[in-house]
Amino acid sequence: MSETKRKTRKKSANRELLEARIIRAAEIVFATKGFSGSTMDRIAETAKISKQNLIYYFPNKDLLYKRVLQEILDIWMEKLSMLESPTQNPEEVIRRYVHEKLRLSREYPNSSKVFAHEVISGAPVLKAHLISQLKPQFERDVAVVNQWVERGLIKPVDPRHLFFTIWAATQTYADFSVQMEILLDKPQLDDDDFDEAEAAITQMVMRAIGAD
Amino acid sequence: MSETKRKTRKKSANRELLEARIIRAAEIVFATKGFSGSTMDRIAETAKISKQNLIYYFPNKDLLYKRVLQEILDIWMEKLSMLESPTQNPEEVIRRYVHEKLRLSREYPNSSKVFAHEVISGAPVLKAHLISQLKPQFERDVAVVNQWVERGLIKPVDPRHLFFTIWAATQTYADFSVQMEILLDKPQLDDDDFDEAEAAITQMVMRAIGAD
DNA sequence: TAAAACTTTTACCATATGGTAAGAAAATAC
DNA sequence: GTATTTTCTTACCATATGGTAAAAGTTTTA
Repeated sequence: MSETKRKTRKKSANRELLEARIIRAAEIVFATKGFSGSTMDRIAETAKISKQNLIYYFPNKDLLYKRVLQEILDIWMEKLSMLESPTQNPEEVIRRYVHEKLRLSREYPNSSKVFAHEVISGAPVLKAHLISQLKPQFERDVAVVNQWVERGLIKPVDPRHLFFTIWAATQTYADFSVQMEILLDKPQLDDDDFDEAEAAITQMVMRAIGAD
Repeated sequence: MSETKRKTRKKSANRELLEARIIRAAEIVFATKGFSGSTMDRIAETAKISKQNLIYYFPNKDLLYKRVLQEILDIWMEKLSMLESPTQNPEEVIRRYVHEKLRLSREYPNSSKVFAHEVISGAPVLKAHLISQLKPQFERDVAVVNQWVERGLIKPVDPRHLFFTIWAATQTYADFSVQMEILLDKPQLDDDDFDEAEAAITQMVMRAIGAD
């Protein structure tokens, strides 16, 4: 009985492992080629399985793309709900927020790129999720920052544009890494670059909210 | 004689006009669909000519894409070489820089999106141009800001990351406009939004360089 | 060990799309 | 007014690609 369970678990674990590998592969391809430019063949090759086998796991490209986007959104929504501790010191909260956002760019650059392609293209698939998931959280976070301003904890700022700027400034280190590598004369952005970026962005934001 | 010239001029002017219309159409399609997702048929339709006629003007898709990118780069390089007046007041120069960059996002959102798609995809076509055109200017501009710091005209900042942040913060209003429209509950970003964005970004940057 | 379920491969196809070839039509030159 | 050049259309095609159908192979169940 326990043996049966173990076997069943093991098999489905294998499947999950392969699905995860496929999604990772798909993410890489979608990140560099966009949705239309990505072929099932190329994704399969990247995942080191046959195209037909890929289709066995994900019967069509749209579905695979949606799964990739959903995984991305899940990660981001989870890691970026940190403004929900409004009792904390604003400076610390924002510092951590920038830090976390930048860490996502560093650790999930492909996710960031897929997301960017999607939104730039008009978010045909993600629009609904942005409305139902991102928007409510955005509004809560805006409210939190507004309260900080009202309580005089930080200098007056427009929270909406503050968030837009932080998002843009952090994501750019994933999305536009190629441009930076060229301008900084480096084959790859390394940990030092990200640390410098964090210092620069944090400093800017801190000065903006009057916490320097 | 002058009539001949006029006719000749007029004809070639027509051609240039149509080519410009095609490029504009291509830009729209490339912006929303990326390179691979854009079809010659769709571009032709957008330009209101037949696909075969489009091919008469631009014999292949790669060529058309390169032309679009070149036009974009030309506009940007021209408008963004404003740090070359180092004698001017840093505050004013940077203020104008942010203003101009944001104006480009407002006036050429499609250009910005095509550029973004390209760079996110690894800049397969633009890489050479970035090295030969953007990099030298970037290094000059970095040097200028460094001089300001050395002369004590502004607070110490890392010019490279300052530029990355300004670029990201301004371009995001073109590239991620859909996301913002959702979050701000607006069908379209309008002039007020851009003015607010400019105020917010400028304020942040001004505070960052200690000019507030 | 035989059946059942799951996984992978082989064979194939319909459609979309970038592009060629060549002729018709229109504008321009002489 | 005819020749020539330029522009546009019609007909067509080769290839790439997402996907179907079904058989073969492998693992799990009982």
